[in-house]
Amino acid sequence: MINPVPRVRFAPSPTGYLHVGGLRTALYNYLFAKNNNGKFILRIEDTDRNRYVEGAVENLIKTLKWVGLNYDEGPDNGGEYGPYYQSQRLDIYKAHAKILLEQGNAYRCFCTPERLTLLREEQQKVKLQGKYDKHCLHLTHEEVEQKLSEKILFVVRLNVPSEKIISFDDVIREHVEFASETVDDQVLIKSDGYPTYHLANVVDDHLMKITHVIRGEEWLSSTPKHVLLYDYFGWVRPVFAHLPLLLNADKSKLSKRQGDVAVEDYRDKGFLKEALINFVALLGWNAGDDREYYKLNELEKYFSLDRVNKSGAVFNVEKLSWLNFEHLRQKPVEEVLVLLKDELNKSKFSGKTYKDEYLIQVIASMRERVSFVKEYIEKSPYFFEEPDEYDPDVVKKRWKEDSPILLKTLAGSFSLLNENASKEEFEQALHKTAEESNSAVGKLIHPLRLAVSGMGVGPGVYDLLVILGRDEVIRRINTAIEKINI
RNA sequence: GGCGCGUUCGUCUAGUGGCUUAGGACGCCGCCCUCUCAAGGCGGAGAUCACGGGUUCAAAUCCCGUACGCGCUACCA
Repeated sequence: MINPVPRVRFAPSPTGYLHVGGLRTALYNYLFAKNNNGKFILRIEDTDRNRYVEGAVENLIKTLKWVGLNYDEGPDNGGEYGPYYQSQRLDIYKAHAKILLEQGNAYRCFCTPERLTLLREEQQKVKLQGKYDKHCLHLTHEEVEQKLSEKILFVVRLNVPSEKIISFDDVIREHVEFASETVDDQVLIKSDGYPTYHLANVVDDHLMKITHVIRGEEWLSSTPKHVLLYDYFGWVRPVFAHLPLLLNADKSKLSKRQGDVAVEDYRDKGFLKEALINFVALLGWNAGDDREYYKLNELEKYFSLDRVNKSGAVFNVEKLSWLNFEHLRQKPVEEVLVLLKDELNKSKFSGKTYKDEYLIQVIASMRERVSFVKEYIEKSPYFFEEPDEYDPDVVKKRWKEDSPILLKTLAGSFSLLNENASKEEFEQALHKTAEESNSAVGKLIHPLRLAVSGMGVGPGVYDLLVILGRDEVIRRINTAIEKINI
């Protein structure tokens, strides 16, 4: 086999949502495939019946599609190495377990859960490593047949040799070694006939011609078991790459208890898929330069496994937010427009309609002031309804005794402008009013902003005027004069 | 407890023996710009490169030890 097409896989167990750590693993697999003209496969590791969650797979696929990590083969789009659900491959695992059984590289274990618990407790008491004692390995052929005919439940265990060094190479960790004494006789087939991850993953990876196993570091400790299986079957081992973990602020493995871990949570909070991808890509990888802003297609170009870090990375939402800001700023207006309309439909303004042309102006004026689409509404509600209150602090600071009369004059001079007066025309009118009333422009600008928006912050005041339009501006000025009392 | 992996500013990281008085980014602080807020520009605080030994003319970079952290230790993945 010379230069086979690289084939990698993302193999999540369907727990109900896509974990951000899973997203990172999926992304690195995807990027590796793209970068090497390889194939990216999605395989569902649903061999634990106790953990079955209704709709989990559908949700997982939906989320993966949302972020744009399209796979070449998978449960819903087929491929020549299916099925891609492990629960549909039970016969394959059984057949392979049988081979191991015949070789003597696996054996049936009839021990009861009670005995195993007892064993573990005893080992713990003497501070010994918790490990199966190979009790059932020494059963005679007759004893096994006897128990089989009695229909006693059994599992199939991996027969780990003694006094061997099990070693393998890892792209990220380099050479790793384990003494076989420290490796447990792992259960390969459970008593319900389902395989464990260890067997299923090795069999499938081989059958699906996976060339590179890129997965989280939590699997490093069980890799010797997998390596043993490859060797027992006489199969070529894939290249292993164990990714550093994503961490909570306290450096423990990223978990639900300490904040959001589901990609869906971040999506619902308004994070863009572009930002999420960019952020997660940088958690454990960089191109060796100072670049931090990437689009997915650029990551595809630059990503390489050998630039992946060894140590875990804390998931820092503040930096994610900054990237969200950056990506939102780069997004074409038409796309932001669609997102903004969605957001409006979810807001209290859902009953109202706004012209695209109007919303585009709003977007342009607020671009540099928002990190999230919903902030267009939160930070500048005055574009969607007239202010119903005026920020008291700003009133205190900017609304002077002469403000009503000045604004009245200003409204008068605005009324002489065109209905679609330009920024310059508004500016000229304001300056002229200031001059004629012998007042500084600031004495007009600040109360004007307050009157028109109810706030003290926002886009340039003339932008505000143009977007709202002459008539609306005049109306708001009059309302403010009535409502603001000092 | 055992085994494995890791350890550079608060966080993400650059660094692969001399270019390093350890660089960038987020966040924080200040100044400039300015009608406000942002954006932008400039600057600042912030890392005795976990610690201790070696190797070397020279170490964040190589080796050994220690400490600490994390992961695994299920008929879960």
